[in-house]
Amino acid sequence: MTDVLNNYNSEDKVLLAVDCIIFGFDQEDLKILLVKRDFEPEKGKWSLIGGFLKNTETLDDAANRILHHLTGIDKIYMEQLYNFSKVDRDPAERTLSVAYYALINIEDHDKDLIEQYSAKWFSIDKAPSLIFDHDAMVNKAILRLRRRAISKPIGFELLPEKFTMRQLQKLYESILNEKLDKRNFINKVNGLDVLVKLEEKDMSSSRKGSYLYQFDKEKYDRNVEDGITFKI
Amino acid sequence: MTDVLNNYNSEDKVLLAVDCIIFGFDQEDLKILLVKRDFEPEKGKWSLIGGFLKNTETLDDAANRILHHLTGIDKIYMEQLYNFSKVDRDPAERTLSVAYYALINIEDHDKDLIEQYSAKWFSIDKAPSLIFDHDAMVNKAILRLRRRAISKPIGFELLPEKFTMRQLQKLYESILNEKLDKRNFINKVNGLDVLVKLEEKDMSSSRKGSYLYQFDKEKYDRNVEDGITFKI
DNA sequence: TTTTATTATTGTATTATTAACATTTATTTT
DNA sequence: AAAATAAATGTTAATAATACAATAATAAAA
Repeated sequence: MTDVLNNYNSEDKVLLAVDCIIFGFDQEDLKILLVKRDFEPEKGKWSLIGGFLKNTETLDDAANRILHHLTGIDKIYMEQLYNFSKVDRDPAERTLSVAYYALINIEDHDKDLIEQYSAKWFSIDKAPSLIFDHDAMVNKAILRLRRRAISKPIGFELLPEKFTMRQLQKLYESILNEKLDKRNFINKVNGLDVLVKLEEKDMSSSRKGSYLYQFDKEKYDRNVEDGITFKI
Repeated sequence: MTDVLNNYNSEDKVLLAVDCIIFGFDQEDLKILLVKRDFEPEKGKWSLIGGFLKNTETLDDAANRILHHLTGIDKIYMEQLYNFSKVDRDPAERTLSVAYYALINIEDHDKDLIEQYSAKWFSIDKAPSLIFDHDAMVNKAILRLRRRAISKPIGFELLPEKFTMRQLQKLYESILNEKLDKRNFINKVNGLDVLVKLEEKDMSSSRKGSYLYQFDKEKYDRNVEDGITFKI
């Protein structure tokens, strides 16, 4: 009984790392932002960006701090993912890691900062293998992103404010790792009733130009209240 | 930069609690197992069963240990749920909690043990309010269970090995908190092709008696390999 | 200025899935 | 023999998902 219901004295304390899988999208591929580790152990190897939880912070606070430090961006969409707790996962010292994943518009972040950190964007299928259990974290994050993106409008976090239907489709194709039918995709997205079609066109991709759209969060929130679900 | 990429010295360490939401089903209601806390703070109040992570354990190890201590059962279905990390969530000392939820056959556990712990089963809609942030943990666990139970065959963990269709339906009704149509439910379940219908009948609930079924894990695994998905 | 090349835009028919719905059967008790 | 009780069972209608191809707008090239 004393093992389970105990007073707090003499219990072990642990170091708690927060590691972040930062996703971006560059019109073609889903990418993650990795840093070259500049301290031991595993110095010089690629890893997720991370840091340690402070006693004055919640986990979300810590993740926000770490994300801000690397990207310069403030309100980044992020979600707590999973804990990784193998006893020897970090050879230097017993450390648990709380993985977070984050979605940013790849154009928004501070390029100088990521240079400072020797950070680099990698397409998820071309990323190098990472230290410790970070590969498992990335895999888990991809699966989570996949499940979320089809039922919550979080994909827009990865796009600029204005985007074309084709961009949106390419994004979902790269998240879901499958080709989608143009007409069915557009019909489905229009059916969701969360986009506003602008007058403006994007002329960069074709002679004809394609209309730009914007995500309308208020519309989405009203839909949620009315029990209308987002489902791609 | 030193805040994020650092060496390990001088980082804060924390106490890590593991708290378990243990679900059971008594033919009528979805229930959770709660313990009366016998130490300060909040002595005498109802809470989840919990314990502290040891340096020699993974989180899963700790959850298994805690679950075994209270129930006497060994291989309990469980899943890591979420971390709760408000700085003052435990007034005694900074403690993070990793919530796990677990599913057991309510008949299987050791009744003496739960008496020892002053533990008690409560229907989820009649449970007392709990210490700290444990209510939030329970709510999150219910939502997770709901999502999982419709896409993975975990509901069977809550039933005896042999069960009637009506029991299975009642279980899903209490998990999903909605009435389901008898015929549609049975058609759907039969369509999943993961149950074996036994010759035996359960005579306790009607004059006619109703056939008993068993979950066939091998069949389910083969279905998964063939890309056939479980979906209620 | 006409033609060509390129991408954007749009709708329908088919199939599959989900939802709604009521009667008959087996058995025990009266 | 009748009544009571819960179990077992199928069909139709509605909705959602999928498969599929032609036309429109425009700039560049001829």
